[in-house]
Parts: sequence; structure tokens; C-alpha cells
Amino acid sequence: MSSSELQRNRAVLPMSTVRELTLLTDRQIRYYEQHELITPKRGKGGQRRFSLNDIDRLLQIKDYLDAGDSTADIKELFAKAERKNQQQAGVDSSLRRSLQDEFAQIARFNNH
DNA sequence: GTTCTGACA
DNA sequence: TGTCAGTA
Repeated sequence: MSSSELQRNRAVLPMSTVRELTLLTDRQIRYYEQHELITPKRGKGGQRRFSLNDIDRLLQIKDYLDAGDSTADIKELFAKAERKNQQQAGVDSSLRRSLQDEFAQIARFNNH
């Protein structure tokens, strides 16, 4: 996982910031969390701490909702996208191994 | 002052 | 979803 990717998962934003960035009410944001569309971390006093990825998810949620999808639909859409990403990660790592093997053989050939 | 949970017209 | 109550 890249460094910038980790930073996007840094849960540091308070409700007030998320409200302004997404133009959603805190009532809506809490509602989406109840339906497991987002899973913010909790800080001192049980206050929610959102990451940039959470912001992104919320913006997507807003679009899907406008498109007429239910919260259950959206949850499944996210799950499906996640499965695809993991699948792609598997393809990528397997491709990396193949290339490494090939380079190793080439190096062996050149030394003989 | 801000955020949280639960509840209800 | 909005909003009000009672907290932390």
C-alpha cells in the first residue's frame, strides 16, 4: 500500500468539516453510517473522525441516492467494487511474480 | 460551543 | 429527514 493511500485513510476530519465538504447534514451522515455505507473511526468522547476516503464515499453515496439506489443497493455496489479491487490486486501481484521470474532467467542466461 | 444517541410530529 | 432533549 502506497504512502498517499495510507494518508487517505487517515481518519482526522470532524463532522463540521465533512458537512461542508459533502453538503450533507450530520443527520444524513449518521444515517448512512447506521446502514454501514461508511465506517468512521471514533476519537475522544466518541466523536467521529472521518478520512478522505470517507468523504469520497459520501459523495458517491449522494450520487447513487440521486440515481434512485437504496442504501442496501449502495452497500452492495461498494462490496462489489471492493471484491474487484482485491481480485485486481491478485492479478497484479501474480504478474509481478511472472516478470521477476523472467528477469531472473534472463540474468542467468547472460551469465552463462 | 460542538457532537452524540434516541425518539417522534 | 428535520429537530428537540439531555449528555459528554
